[in-house]
Amino acid sequence: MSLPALRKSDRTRQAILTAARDHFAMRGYDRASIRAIAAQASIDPSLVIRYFTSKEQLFAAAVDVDLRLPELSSIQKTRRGRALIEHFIARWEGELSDDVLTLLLRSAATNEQAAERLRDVFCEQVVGTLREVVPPEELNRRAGLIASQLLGLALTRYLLRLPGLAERPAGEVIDDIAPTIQRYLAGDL
Amino acid sequence: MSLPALRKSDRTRQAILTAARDHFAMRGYDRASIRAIAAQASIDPSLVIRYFTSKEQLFAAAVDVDLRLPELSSIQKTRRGRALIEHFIARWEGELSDDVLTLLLRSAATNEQAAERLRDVFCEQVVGTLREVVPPEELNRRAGLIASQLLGLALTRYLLRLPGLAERPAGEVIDDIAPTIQRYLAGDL
DNA sequence: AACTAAAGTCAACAATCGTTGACTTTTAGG
DNA sequence: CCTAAAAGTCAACGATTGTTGACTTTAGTT
Repeated sequence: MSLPALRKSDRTRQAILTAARDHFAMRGYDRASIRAIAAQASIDPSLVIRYFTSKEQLFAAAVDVDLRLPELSSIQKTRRGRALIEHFIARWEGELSDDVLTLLLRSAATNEQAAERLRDVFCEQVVGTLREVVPPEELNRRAGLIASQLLGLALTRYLLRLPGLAERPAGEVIDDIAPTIQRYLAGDL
Repeated sequence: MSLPALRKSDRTRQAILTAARDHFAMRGYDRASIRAIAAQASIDPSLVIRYFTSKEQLFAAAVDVDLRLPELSSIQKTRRGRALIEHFIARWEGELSDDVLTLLLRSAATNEQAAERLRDVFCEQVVGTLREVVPPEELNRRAGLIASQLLGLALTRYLLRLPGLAERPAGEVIDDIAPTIQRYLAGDL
Protein backbone atom coordinates (compact mmCIF):
# COMPACT_ATOMS: atom_id res chain seq x y z
CA MET A 1 0.00 0.00 0.00
CA SER A 2 1.25 3.46 -0.78
CA LEU A 3 -1.59 5.59 0.53
CA PRO A 4 -1.87 4.28 4.12
CA ALA A 5 1.60 5.70 4.70
CA LEU A 6 0.01 9.10 4.53
CA ARG A 7 -3.01 8.00 6.52
CA LYS A 8 -1.11 7.64 9.77
CA SER A 9 0.20 11.18 9.67
CA ASP A 10 -3.18 12.51 8.58
CA ARG A 11 -4.75 10.96 11.62
CA THR A 12 -2.42 12.66 14.07
CA ARG A 13 -2.71 15.82 12.00
CA GLN A 14 -6.43 15.66 12.58
CA ALA A 15 -5.93 14.87 16.26
CA ILE A 16 -3.78 17.96 16.63
CA LEU A 17 -6.38 20.12 14.90
CA THR A 18 -9.17 18.82 17.11
CA ALA A 19 -7.19 19.39 20.27
CA ALA A 20 -6.12 22.81 19.05
CA ARG A 21 -9.69 23.89 18.35
CA ASP A 22 -10.65 22.71 21.79
CA HIS A 23 -7.97 24.69 23.57
CA PHE A 24 -8.20 27.78 21.40
CA ALA A 25 -11.96 27.87 21.93
CA MET A 26 -11.75 27.37 25.67
CA ARG A 27 -8.77 29.52 26.55
CA GLY A 28 -8.16 31.84 23.62
CA TYR A 29 -5.05 32.12 21.47
CA ASP A 30 -2.58 33.30 24.08
CA ARG A 31 -3.53 31.03 26.96
CA ALA A 32 -3.69 27.95 24.78
CA SER A 33 -0.22 26.41 24.87
CA ILE A 34 1.23 24.06 22.30
CA ARG A 35 2.26 21.79 25.13
CA ALA A 36 -1.31 21.44 26.36
CA ILE A 37 -2.60 20.84 22.85
CA ALA A 38 0.05 18.19 22.25
CA ALA A 39 -0.80 16.52 25.56
CA GLN A 40 -4.47 16.27 24.62
CA ALA A 41 -3.49 14.81 21.25
CA SER A 42 -1.16 12.39 23.10
CA ILE A 43 1.95 13.38 21.22
CA ASP A 44 5.08 15.40 21.69
CA PRO A 45 4.91 19.21 21.50
CA SER A 46 7.62 19.31 18.88
CA LEU A 47 5.46 17.28 16.53
CA VAL A 48 2.87 20.03 16.53
CA ILE A 49 5.48 22.38 15.16
CA ARG A 50 6.66 19.84 12.63
CA TYR A 51 3.14 19.49 11.31
CA PHE A 52 2.11 23.14 11.35
CA THR A 53 5.42 25.03 11.40
CA SER A 54 4.34 27.53 14.07
CA LYS A 55 1.58 28.33 16.53
CA GLU A 56 0.29 31.05 14.22
CA GLN A 57 -0.12 28.68 11.31
CA LEU A 58 -1.71 26.07 13.53
CA PHE A 59 -4.24 28.67 14.53
CA ALA A 60 -4.86 29.63 10.92
CA ALA A 61 -5.51 25.99 10.09
CA ALA A 62 -7.80 25.50 13.08
CA VAL A 63 -9.96 28.50 12.34
CA ASP A 64 -11.26 27.55 8.93
CA VAL A 65 -15.00 28.00 9.39
CA ASP A 66 -18.10 27.64 7.26
CA LEU A 67 -21.23 29.36 8.61
CA ARG A 68 -23.47 27.23 6.36
CA LEU A 69 -25.97 30.02 5.93
CA PRO A 70 -29.09 29.02 3.98
CA GLU A 71 -29.83 30.03 0.43
CA LEU A 72 -32.20 32.94 0.92
CA SER A 73 -33.64 33.06 -2.59
CA SER A 74 -35.47 29.78 -2.03
CA ILE A 75 -37.21 31.07 1.10
CA GLN A 76 -40.34 33.21 1.28
CA LYS A 77 -39.46 36.89 1.49
CA THR A 78 -41.08 37.51 4.87
CA ARG A 79 -39.47 34.43 6.45
CA ARG A 80 -35.87 35.10 5.50
CA GLY A 81 -34.95 36.99 8.64
CA ARG A 82 -36.21 34.20 10.83
CA ALA A 83 -34.45 31.60 8.68
CA LEU A 84 -31.16 33.44 9.10
CA ILE A 85 -31.22 33.59 12.86
CA GLU A 86 -32.55 30.05 13.15
CA HIS A 87 -29.59 28.76 11.19
CA PHE A 88 -27.22 30.95 13.12
CA ILE A 89 -28.39 29.67 16.48
CA ALA A 90 -28.45 26.07 15.28
CA ARG A 91 -24.85 26.58 14.28
CA TRP A 92 -24.00 27.53 17.86
CA GLU A 93 -26.06 25.18 19.97
CA GLY A 94 -27.95 22.83 17.66
CA GLU A 95 -26.75 19.75 15.85
CA LEU A 96 -24.76 21.95 13.47
CA SER A 97 -22.72 23.25 16.37
CA ASP A 98 -18.97 22.97 16.82
CA ASP A 99 -16.51 25.06 18.74
CA VAL A 100 -14.80 26.66 15.75
CA LEU A 101 -17.23 29.56 16.08
CA THR A 102 -16.48 30.07 19.74
CA LEU A 103 -12.81 29.88 18.95
CA LEU A 104 -12.98 32.44 16.18
CA LEU A 105 -15.13 34.95 18.04
CA ARG A 106 -13.24 34.63 21.31
CA SER A 107 -9.87 35.06 19.67
CA ALA A 108 -10.91 37.82 17.30
CA ALA A 109 -11.29 40.19 20.23
CA THR A 110 -7.60 40.08 21.11
CA ASN A 111 -5.87 38.57 18.10
CA GLU A 112 -5.55 40.67 14.98
CA GLN A 113 -5.04 37.62 12.82
CA ALA A 114 -8.31 36.16 14.07
CA ALA A 115 -10.08 39.48 13.57
CA GLU A 116 -8.87 39.54 9.98
CA ARG A 117 -10.16 36.03 9.50
CA LEU A 118 -13.54 36.98 10.94
CA ARG A 119 -13.77 39.96 8.63
CA ASP A 120 -13.09 37.63 5.71
CA VAL A 121 -15.77 35.19 6.81
CA PHE A 122 -18.16 38.08 7.17
CA CYS A 123 -17.40 39.52 3.75
CA GLU A 124 -17.49 36.26 1.89
CA GLN A 125 -20.28 34.37 3.63
CA VAL A 126 -22.67 36.94 5.11
CA VAL A 127 -22.38 39.47 2.32
CA GLY A 128 -22.30 36.57 -0.13
CA THR A 129 -25.54 35.15 1.18
CA LEU A 130 -27.30 38.50 1.01
CA ARG A 131 -26.06 39.30 -2.45
CA GLU A 132 -28.81 37.40 -4.23
CA VAL A 133 -31.67 39.09 -2.40
CA VAL A 134 -30.45 42.61 -1.60
CA PRO A 135 -29.77 45.45 -4.08
CA PRO A 136 -26.00 46.04 -4.44
CA GLU A 137 -26.05 49.61 -3.11
CA GLU A 138 -27.64 48.48 0.16
CA LEU A 139 -25.55 45.34 0.54
CA ASN A 140 -22.82 46.49 2.89
CA ARG A 141 -25.21 48.49 5.01
CA ARG A 142 -27.70 45.67 5.58
CA ALA A 143 -24.99 43.03 5.99
CA GLY A 144 -23.26 45.12 8.63
CA LEU A 145 -26.44 45.61 10.62
CA ILE A 146 -27.24 41.91 10.52
CA ALA A 147 -23.72 41.02 11.60
CA SER A 148 -23.93 43.42 14.52
CA GLN A 149 -27.07 41.73 15.85
CA LEU A 150 -26.01 38.15 15.18
CA LEU A 151 -22.50 38.50 16.56
CA GLY A 152 -23.88 40.52 19.45
CA LEU A 153 -26.19 37.67 20.29
CA ALA A 154 -23.35 35.16 20.10
CA LEU A 155 -21.18 37.36 22.28
CA THR A 156 -23.75 37.94 25.01
CA ARG A 157 -25.37 34.51 24.99
CA TYR A 158 -22.44 32.15 24.42
CA LEU A 159 -19.30 33.97 25.50
CA LEU A 160 -20.38 36.37 28.23
CA ARG A 161 -23.45 34.37 29.25
CA LEU A 162 -25.41 37.42 30.26
CA PRO A 163 -28.27 36.34 32.52
CA GLY A 164 -30.91 38.00 30.35
CA LEU A 165 -29.92 35.90 27.34
CA ALA A 166 -28.05 32.76 28.32
CA GLU A 167 -30.86 31.45 30.46
CA ARG A 168 -33.68 31.73 27.95
CA PRO A 169 -34.72 28.92 25.59
CA ALA A 170 -33.46 29.32 22.04
CA GLY A 171 -36.97 29.47 20.63
CA GLU A 172 -37.90 32.55 22.61
CA VAL A 173 -34.75 34.39 21.62
CA ILE A 174 -35.38 33.55 17.99
CA ASP A 175 -38.90 34.96 18.23
CA ASP A 176 -37.63 38.20 19.73
CA ILE A 177 -34.77 38.80 17.34
CA ALA A 178 -36.19 37.51 14.06
CA PRO A 179 -38.13 40.76 13.35
CA THR A 180 -34.94 42.76 13.79
CA ILE A 181 -33.07 40.65 11.27
CA GLN A 182 -36.02 40.79 8.90
CA ARG A 183 -36.03 44.58 9.06
CA TYR A 184 -32.25 44.81 8.55
CA LEU A 185 -32.62 42.41 5.64
CA ALA A 186 -35.56 43.83 3.74
CA GLY A 187 -37.39 46.48 5.76
CA ASP A 188 -37.38 50.26 5.51
CA LEU A 189 -34.26 51.81 6.94
CA MET B 1 1.69 69.77 55.00
CA SER B 2 0.35 66.32 55.72
CA LEU B 3 -1.66 65.67 52.60
CA PRO B 4 0.97 66.23 49.89
CA ALA B 5 2.77 63.18 51.20
CA LEU B 6 -0.02 61.14 49.72
CA ARG B 7 -0.19 63.26 46.60
CA LYS B 8 3.06 62.04 45.12
CA SER B 9 2.13 58.40 45.33
CA ASP B 10 -1.34 59.10 44.04
CA ARG B 11 0.12 60.68 40.95
CA THR B 12 2.20 57.65 40.02
CA ARG B 13 -0.71 55.46 41.00
CA GLN B 14 -2.75 57.34 38.44
CA ALA B 15 0.03 57.13 35.88
CA ILE B 16 0.13 53.38 36.30
CA LEU B 17 -3.62 53.12 35.87
CA THR B 18 -3.59 55.22 32.71
CA ALA B 19 -0.77 53.22 31.18
CA ALA B 20 -2.45 49.98 32.23
CA ARG B 21 -5.74 50.94 30.58
CA ASP B 22 -3.86 51.84 27.46
CA HIS B 23 -2.07 48.52 27.21
CA PHE B 24 -4.97 46.36 28.32
CA ALA B 25 -7.21 48.05 25.77
CA MET B 26 -4.72 47.73 22.94
CA ARG B 27 -3.32 44.29 23.54
CA GLY B 28 -5.70 42.49 25.88
CA TYR B 29 -5.00 41.09 29.32
CA ASP B 30 -2.47 38.42 28.41
CA ARG B 31 -0.37 40.34 25.92
CA ALA B 32 -0.18 43.43 28.11
CA SER B 33 2.93 43.02 30.24
CA ILE B 34 3.59 44.73 33.52
CA ARG B 35 7.00 45.64 32.20
CA ALA B 36 5.53 47.54 29.25
CA ILE B 37 3.00 49.27 31.46
CA ALA B 38 5.72 50.33 33.87
CA ALA B 39 7.84 51.60 31.00
CA GLN B 40 5.03 53.80 29.74
CA ALA B 41 4.50 55.13 33.25
CA SER B 42 8.28 55.73 33.48
CA ILE B 43 8.78 53.67 36.61
CA ASP B 44 10.12 50.32 37.66
CA PRO B 45 8.00 47.19 37.06
CA SER B 46 8.26 46.21 40.70
CA LEU B 47 6.52 49.41 41.71
CA VAL B 48 3.44 48.35 39.80
CA ILE B 49 3.22 45.28 41.99
CA ARG B 50 3.84 47.31 45.11
CA TYR B 51 0.94 49.56 44.25
CA PHE B 52 -1.52 46.94 43.04
CA THR B 53 -0.25 43.69 44.55
CA SER B 54 -0.69 41.65 41.37
CA LYS B 55 -1.53 41.90 37.69
CA GLU B 56 -5.01 40.61 38.39
CA GLN B 57 -5.75 43.34 40.90
CA LEU B 58 -4.25 45.97 38.62
CA PHE B 59 -6.66 44.82 35.97
CA ALA B 60 -9.58 44.93 38.38
CA ALA B 61 -8.67 48.49 39.30
CA ALA B 62 -8.26 49.53 35.65
CA VAL B 63 -11.59 48.17 34.57
CA ASP B 64 -13.89 50.19 36.78
CA VAL B 65 -16.34 51.56 34.26
CA ASP B 66 -19.42 53.76 34.30
CA LEU B 67 -21.59 53.63 31.19
CA ARG B 68 -23.27 56.93 32.13
CA LEU B 69 -26.56 55.87 30.62
CA PRO B 70 -29.21 58.59 30.62
CA GLU B 71 -32.20 58.69 32.94
CA LEU B 72 -34.94 57.31 30.72
CA SER B 73 -37.90 58.51 32.72
CA SER B 74 -37.19 62.12 31.79
CA ILE B 75 -37.24 61.35 28.06
CA GLN B 76 -40.28 61.05 25.82
CA LYS B 77 -41.40 57.45 25.54
CA THR B 78 -40.91 57.16 21.79
CA ARG B 79 -37.43 58.71 21.91
CA ARG B 80 -35.90 56.53 24.58
CA GLY B 81 -34.47 53.91 22.23
CA ARG B 82 -32.69 56.58 20.21
CA ALA B 83 -31.45 58.27 23.37
CA LEU B 84 -29.92 55.00 24.56
CA ILE B 85 -27.93 54.27 21.45
CA GLU B 86 -26.91 57.91 21.06
CA HIS B 87 -25.39 57.86 24.53
CA PHE B 88 -23.83 54.49 23.93
CA ILE B 89 -22.10 55.59 20.74
CA ALA B 90 -21.01 58.90 22.28
CA ARG B 91 -19.43 56.84 25.02
CA TRP B 92 -17.32 55.02 22.44
CA GLU B 93 -16.36 57.68 19.96
CA GLY B 94 -17.73 61.01 21.17
CA GLU B 95 -16.44 63.35 23.82
CA LEU B 96 -17.52 60.89 26.50
CA SER B 97 -15.19 58.26 25.08
CA ASP B 98 -12.31 56.59 26.83
CA ASP B 99 -10.64 53.26 26.30
CA VAL B 100 -11.98 51.55 29.40
CA LEU B 101 -14.85 50.23 27.32
CA THR B 102 -12.55 48.81 24.67
CA LEU B 103 -10.46 47.28 27.39
CA LEU B 104 -13.40 45.66 29.12
CA LEU B 105 -15.03 44.26 25.99
CA ARG B 106 -11.79 43.04 24.46
CA SER B 107 -10.67 41.28 27.61
CA ALA B 108 -14.06 39.84 28.48
CA ALA B 109 -13.86 37.52 25.50
CA THR B 110 -10.87 35.64 26.87
CA ASN B 111 -10.64 36.58 30.54
CA GLU B 112 -13.22 35.17 32.90
CA GLN B 113 -12.57 37.89 35.46
CA ALA B 114 -13.32 40.53 32.84
CA ALA B 115 -16.42 38.65 31.72
CA GLU B 116 -17.65 38.61 35.29
CA ARG B 117 -17.04 42.32 35.54
CA LEU B 118 -18.94 42.95 32.32
CA ARG B 119 -21.87 40.90 33.59
CA ASP B 120 -21.90 43.03 36.73
CA VAL B 121 -21.85 46.26 34.74
CA PHE B 122 -24.67 44.92 32.62
CA CYS B 123 -26.79 43.88 35.57
CA GLU B 124 -26.27 47.02 37.59
CA GLN B 125 -26.22 49.71 34.93
CA VAL B 126 -28.24 48.48 31.97
CA VAL B 127 -30.86 46.64 33.98
CA GLY B 128 -30.75 49.46 36.49
CA THR B 129 -31.46 52.08 33.85
CA LEU B 130 -34.40 50.12 32.44
CA ARG B 131 -35.90 49.40 35.82
CA GLU B 132 -37.78 52.66 36.04
CA VAL B 133 -39.49 52.35 32.67
CA VAL B 134 -39.99 48.63 32.14
CA PRO B 135 -42.30 46.27 34.05
CA PRO B 136 -40.32 43.96 36.35
CA GLU B 137 -41.39 40.73 34.65
CA GLU B 138 -40.06 41.94 31.28
CA LEU B 139 -36.91 43.50 32.68
CA ASN B 140 -34.35 40.77 32.09
CA ARG B 141 -35.73 39.90 28.71
CA ARG B 142 -35.67 43.44 27.32
CA ALA B 143 -32.33 44.27 28.93
CA GLY B 144 -30.74 41.19 27.42
CA LEU B 145 -31.98 42.02 23.95
CA ILE B 146 -30.73 45.59 24.20
CA ALA B 147 -27.35 44.42 25.44
CA SER B 148 -27.06 41.99 22.53
CA GLN B 149 -27.56 44.77 20.00
CA LEU B 150 -25.44 47.42 21.73
CA LEU B 151 -22.52 45.13 22.50
CA GLY B 152 -22.83 43.61 19.06
CA LEU B 153 -22.48 47.05 17.55
CA ALA B 154 -19.45 47.82 19.70
CA LEU B 155 -17.88 44.50 18.78
CA THR B 156 -18.35 44.83 15.05
CA ARG B 157 -17.73 48.56 14.71
CA TYR B 158 -14.93 49.21 17.21
CA LEU B 159 -13.15 45.92 17.79
CA LEU B 160 -13.54 43.95 14.57
CA ARG B 161 -14.01 47.02 12.35
CA LEU B 162 -16.26 45.22 9.92
CA PRO B 163 -16.35 47.19 6.67
CA GLY B 164 -20.15 47.45 6.68
CA LEU B 165 -20.13 49.25 10.03
CA ALA B 166 -16.78 50.82 10.81
CA GLU B 167 -16.79 52.99 7.70
CA ARG B 168 -20.20 54.56 8.13
CA PRO B 169 -20.82 57.86 9.93
CA ALA B 170 -22.16 57.50 13.46
CA GLY B 171 -25.37 59.35 12.63
CA GLU B 172 -26.41 56.85 9.98
CA VAL B 173 -25.78 53.89 12.23
CA ILE B 174 -27.82 55.52 14.96
CA ASP B 175 -30.72 56.03 12.57
CA ASP B 176 -30.63 52.39 11.52
CA ILE B 177 -30.38 50.84 14.97
CA ALA B 178 -32.52 53.19 17.05
CA PRO B 179 -35.80 51.51 16.00
CA THR B 180 -34.44 48.15 17.08
CA ILE B 181 -33.55 49.44 20.53
CA GLN B 182 -36.90 51.17 20.79
CA ARG B 183 -38.71 47.93 20.02
CA TYR B 184 -36.60 45.95 22.50
CA LEU B 185 -37.27 48.66 25.07
CA ALA B 186 -41.01 49.22 24.74
CA GLY B 187 -42.39 47.54 21.64
CA ASP B 188 -44.41 44.36 21.21
CA LEU B 189 -42.29 41.25 21.53
C1' DA C 1 16.20 -9.63 6.40
C1' DA C 2 18.08 -5.11 5.18
C1' DC C 3 17.39 -0.51 4.16
C1' DT C 4 15.17 3.96 4.17
C1' DA C 5 12.12 7.41 4.91
C1' DA C 6 8.45 8.74 7.86
C1' DA C 7 6.74 9.30 12.57
C1' DG C 8 7.65 10.22 17.07
C1' DT C 9 10.59 11.23 21.42
C1' DC C 10 13.80 13.74 24.38
C1' DA C 11 16.34 17.38 26.19
C1' DA C 12 17.54 21.79 25.83
C1' DC C 13 17.68 26.68 23.93
C1' DA C 14 16.45 31.53 24.42
C1' DA C 15 13.04 34.67 25.51
C1' DT C 16 9.49 36.54 28.32
C1' DC C 17 6.74 36.74 32.12
C1' DG C 18 4.99 37.98 37.13
C1' DT C 19 6.89 38.51 41.33
C1' DT C 20 10.20 39.13 45.24
C1' DG C 21 13.71 40.98 48.40
C1' DA C 22 17.58 43.86 49.36
C1' DC C 23 19.06 48.12 48.53
C1' DT C 24 19.23 53.41 47.62
C1' DT C 25 17.12 57.89 47.10
C1' DT C 26 13.77 61.24 48.15
C1' DT C 27 10.80 63.65 51.10
C1' DA C 28 8.49 65.47 55.13
C1' DG C 29 8.31 66.49 60.17
C1' DG C 30 10.47 67.41 64.78
C1' DC D 1 20.14 69.04 60.85
C1' DC D 2 18.44 64.48 61.87
C1' DT D 3 15.64 60.81 61.34
C1' DA D 4 12.31 57.74 59.70
C1' DA D 5 9.08 56.55 56.55
C1' DA D 6 7.76 56.76 51.84
C1' DA D 7 9.04 56.30 46.97
C1' DG D 8 11.75 54.28 43.76
C1' DT D 9 15.66 51.22 41.75
C1' DC D 10 18.19 46.98 40.72
C1' DA D 11 19.07 42.30 40.06
C1' DA D 12 17.49 38.01 40.28
C1' DC D 13 14.20 33.96 41.08
C1' DG D 14 11.29 30.39 39.12
C1' DA D 15 7.99 29.27 35.89
C1' DT D 16 6.27 28.96 31.28
C1' DT D 17 6.52 29.67 26.59
C1' DG D 18 7.52 28.61 21.31
C1' DT D 19 10.88 26.45 18.90
C1' DT D 20 14.97 23.62 17.49
C1' DG D 21 18.16 19.75 16.66
C1' DA D 22 19.82 15.21 17.63
C1' DC D 23 18.21 10.98 18.43
C1' DT D 24 15.18 6.60 18.41
C1' DT D 25 11.38 3.91 16.84
C1' DT D 26 8.10 2.43 13.41
C1' DA D 27 6.64 0.77 9.02
C1' DG D 28 6.78 -0.04 4.09
C1' DT D 29 9.66 -1.49 -0.02
C1' DT D 30 13.18 -4.08 -2.29
